[in-house]
Amino acid sequence: MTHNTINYQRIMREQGFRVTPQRQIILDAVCEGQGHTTAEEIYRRVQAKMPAVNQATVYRALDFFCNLGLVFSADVGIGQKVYEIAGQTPHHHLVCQTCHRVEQISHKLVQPFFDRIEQTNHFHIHTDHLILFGICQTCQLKTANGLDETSQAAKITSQSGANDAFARP
Amino acid sequence: MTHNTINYQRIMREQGFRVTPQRQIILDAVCEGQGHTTAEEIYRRVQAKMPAVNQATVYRALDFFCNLGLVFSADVGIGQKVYEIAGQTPHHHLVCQTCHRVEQISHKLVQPFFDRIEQTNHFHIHTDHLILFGICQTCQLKTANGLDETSQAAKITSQSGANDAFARP
DNA sequence: CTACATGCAAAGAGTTTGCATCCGC
DNA sequence: GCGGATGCAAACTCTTTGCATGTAG
Repeated sequence: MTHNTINYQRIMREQGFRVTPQRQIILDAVCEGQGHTTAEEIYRRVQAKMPAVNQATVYRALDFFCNLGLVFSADVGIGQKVYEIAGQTPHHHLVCQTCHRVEQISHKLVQPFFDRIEQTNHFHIHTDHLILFGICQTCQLKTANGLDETSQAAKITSQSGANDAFARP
Repeated sequence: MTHNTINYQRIMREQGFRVTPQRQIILDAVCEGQGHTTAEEIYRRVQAKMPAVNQATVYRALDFFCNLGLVFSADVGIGQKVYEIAGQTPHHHLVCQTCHRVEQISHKLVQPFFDRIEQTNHFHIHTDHLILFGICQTCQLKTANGLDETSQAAKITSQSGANDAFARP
């Protein structure tokens, strides 16, 4: 478990926060996700171990972990935030707009691209996670096998979209 | 107005859909946004011209335009979808996290990167714009001495795919 | 023992849906 | 006039919040 390689308990206690069973189970559940995990999925995993845990507690704990820097959160455009344990080697993601599956891509593939932008624009890109959207191989094949294009487009646009450049808090 | 350069009325009618005053005003409102516009903002613009228009109509029309390919939508991770008129040349942005200025980058710089990912992962990236977060040259120089490393993220977007990078606490 | 955490329920934001009515074509 | 489009309100999903109670340190 990734989070056990760092002393997260010490991090919490040092700042005057408490290490509760709920928080430990929730952090475990975040780690169990290979990549990004939705709050809902985390909640389900948590319930399996401790059914009494409330959803609000999960959300509060996730927010708490994000503030401590133990967890990253992101909005992948599926209508739910996703969470991932922090402190992994740089890696990036490909998100399929059709099936919403997430693939990882190596930082080696990304770095040269950023290097080039930094050279050209003198812009320092800060990248913990880069998320690219598209259609995965499996869904490309499915579509080629005669899925209705219109209804598929509808599905995609109704769940996710392009994006925004300006005014971020 | 971008949407008047294409015959959107014909596109609608040809497929058996109707051109209503509401739809025209809503499409106008999407175009009035320079870049990405939230549904809420679109709704506000629409109301200014035709106060009776319902929010549900706005959502339905936006979804309808997305299905026709006239508009792109995205979830940017700000809790709202954003919309942009389609049919613009691919454009990408670098957004400075410090001064919030936006630079454009050439698609030529981006395409080889996507090509490489498509080759390696067989993942078809569906991107009409890519948005990267970082620090611009000016701000790099300004903060050269006392660096305040708060939240940086890299973010990307696709034709109808959204995204958001993982946020640092 | 004293804040911080939790559980519960209710509220909130943003978006979608069911249904009767309306109106483009 | 027919069937798609709209308005209205209610539902729905995901997330947050207020408050009393519980418990880690």
